[in-house]
Parts: sequence; C-alpha cells; structure tokens
Amino acid sequence: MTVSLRERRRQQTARDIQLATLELAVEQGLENVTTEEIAAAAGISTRTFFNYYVNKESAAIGAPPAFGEADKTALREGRGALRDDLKRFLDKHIKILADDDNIVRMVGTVLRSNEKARGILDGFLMMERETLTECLAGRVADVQTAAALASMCTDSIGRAIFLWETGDAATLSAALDIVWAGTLHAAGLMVVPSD
Amino acid sequence: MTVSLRERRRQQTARDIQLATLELAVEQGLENVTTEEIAAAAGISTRTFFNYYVNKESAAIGAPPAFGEADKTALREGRGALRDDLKRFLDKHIKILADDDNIVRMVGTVLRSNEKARGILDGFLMMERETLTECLAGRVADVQTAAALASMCTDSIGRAIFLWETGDAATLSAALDIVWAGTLHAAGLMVVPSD
DNA sequence: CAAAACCTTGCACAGTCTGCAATGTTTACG
DNA sequence: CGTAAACATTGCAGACTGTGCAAGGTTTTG
Repeated sequence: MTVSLRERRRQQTARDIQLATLELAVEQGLENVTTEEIAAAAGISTRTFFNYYVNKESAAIGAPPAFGEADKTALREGRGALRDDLKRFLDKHIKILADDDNIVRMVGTVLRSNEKARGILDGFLMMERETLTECLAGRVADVQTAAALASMCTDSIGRAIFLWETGDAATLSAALDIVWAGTLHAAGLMVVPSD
Repeated sequence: MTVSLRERRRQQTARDIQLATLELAVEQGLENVTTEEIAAAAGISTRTFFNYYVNKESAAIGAPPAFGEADKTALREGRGALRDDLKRFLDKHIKILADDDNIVRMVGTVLRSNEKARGILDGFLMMERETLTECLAGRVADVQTAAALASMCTDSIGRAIFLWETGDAATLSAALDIVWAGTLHAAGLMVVPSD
C-alpha cells in the first residue's frame, strides 16, 4: 500500500476538519465561527486543530486540486491548435473540481465574504498560474505571452465557478464552455481592430 | 474649500499610519511588526490605529487609486478600436499609480509574503474589475466577453507592476507596454488556430 | 519487542480586535 | 460669539487567534 494507516488517518482528520469548518461557515459565516467550535465539531482539541491548519480560513479551503501532472505534460507537448489544447486542459481540471462540487460551492460561499480566505486561495492560484506559464513558455517563446495565456486560463476557471455557483449554468463543465466562448470572443476583439 | 480641517487631518493621519506600516513592514516583514509598534511609529495609540484600519494589512494597502470616472466614461463611450481604447485607459491608470510608485513598490513587497494583504487587495480589484465589466458591457453585448476583457486589463496591470518591481522595466508605463504586447500576442494565438 | 517517529492535548503567553465610557476638539448655527 | 452636536483619541476589559513547550499515547520500523 502507498499510504500508511497514519497517513490515511491524517488525511481523514484533515478532511473532517475542513467539512466541519465549511458547514459551520455556511451556516453562520466563517467570521462568526470560533476555532473552538470547529474543533468540537470535528472531535478534536483546539490545539490539534492548529496542528492541521494554521487558521480557520486555511481549514475552509483545505487542499484544492492542483493541475494534473499528466495534463500539464500533454499541454507542454501538445501539437494541436493552442486554444484547443488549452480548452482540453481546462476541461480536465474542471472535471476534477466537479468531483467535489459540494465543497467547491461551500468554499465559494466563504470566499465571497472572507478576505483572508481569498488571499490564501489567491496564493495557491498564483503558484498554479506560475507552473502553467512554465508549461506554455516552451510553446510560445515570449514569457509575457505565456503569462497572459496562463492568466486567461485561471481566470476562466474562476469565472466558470462563479457562473455555476450563481445558478446560471447547470454544471461546471457547461459553465466553462460559456465562459470560454466569452474568452475567445474577447481575444478576437483584441486582435481585430474593430469594435 | 471642499475638505474641512477634520477631513484633512484624517487623511493625513491615515497616510501617516500607512507609511509607518509600510516602512516597518519592508524592514522586518509585516508579520513581525505589531500594531503597537506601528501605532508608536505613527504617534498614536493602538486603539486609534484600529479606528483607522481594521488590521495592519489594510493599513499597509491603504486606499489604492480607483479607476478614474472620466477614464471610465471615455472607455464606455469610446469609438476607436476597442483594444486601443483599453490601452489608453490602462495607460491613464498606470500613470496614476506611478505618482506614488514608492508606495506601490512597498505594497508589492508586502503582498509577496502576506496572504491576508493579498486577499484585501484582491477584494478591491474584484470590485474594480466589476465596474470595468459594466463599462464594457455596453460595447460588447455579451457579459462573459466583457468580463474576460476586464480580467485581461486588471491582470495586465498586475503583471506590469510585477515586471517593474523586479527591475525588468524602467518605468511602470514601459512595463505596461511590454505586458500589453504579450497580452495582444496571446489573444492572437487564441484566435488563429495555429501554434 | 524496543527505539524512533509521530500524534494529541493542556497550558502559558503574546498578539489581534471590539465595545464601552471618559475626555477633548472641531463644526455648525442661532 | 458661544453652545450643542458631531467627531476624534484614548484606556481598559475581554473574547479570540496562534505558537512554543512538555507530557503522555500510538504507530512504525527493524
């Protein structure tokens, strides 16, 4: 087995804490929940809570799925049209998010009102964007171009989640399709010197 | 006069606090600075510090310049090529930032290591992006397209600041030119189905 | 099975942030 | 001008956050 008993328990406790945090946060707003309440709900001591997460905002966010290694390789070495490879890449990722869409929704709720949580997620996204930029750097030569593309990608995912959360799209994948169409259209407007 | 003595003093104190915060933060890192130190450096009591800012991260960020009303109107009613109007809009804004480039630099330092500060700024940028989306909504009809364009704009400013901070561009305006070229190039790649 | 590694917990303590009440300063206006 | 209302500053008490440390328990390793 790849994971020891200890490791599995640790994962489980981390997830228990996250779920306890999110449920309390959705009910009362994260700012009105104390670490003591969270610890009690998760069946651990306050001190142990802080052994898992440095603060309640981190507990709410947990460990978001990173871009898959295989998907990144596919993107780096892809030979299709760039925009199609990118869309495929994002589709893969949004499907992973969809596996835990209940958590995505609760995290979204927290993010809407909690600045600290936004900052924490932002830090994570910044790193993801960075790795994405590196993936693209080989295909587009210019770093600024790669960075712009990477931003378009993470932004599209963010807007797709938002669209789905507000009920304007039935699924995350459908939301991404809508958002992506807008992104492509916007790109077209930036290129063609017309209004 | 448009501002009373009281109002002017308030602005001055707010700025004094921000500068005290940033200077201490650049020296020691914001996490290693206590509100007590900041208050002492700004010549006020700790309690008064919290009358001005809800926390030290907000004090460090202060009140970033918003997009100008006139510039937004110009963008909304512009009749030139969209991408040129956008570039003009961003040029205007980056010039305003350049007026306080010492503060921009210090804030950048803080943002690099402080998650909470990033979240606070992110909330501000989110609102700015929202107003920008509304400005563009009249010109492009589709909301998703407008949102994508707005994201490209705020992202470009962010990357320009980063480029300038790392010394890869002499001025903020020059940095924006470089970043913008990358953004346009990226847009081109998204449109033309080639690699 | 014993030692190493890791986990949980309590406790003490430094720091953050709010509400409240006292006191002083500025503004508005009769 | 002078007074009442509005606002600013401060201290203090108190709830909450987050860390270091040490004690005691469980899992892993060989």
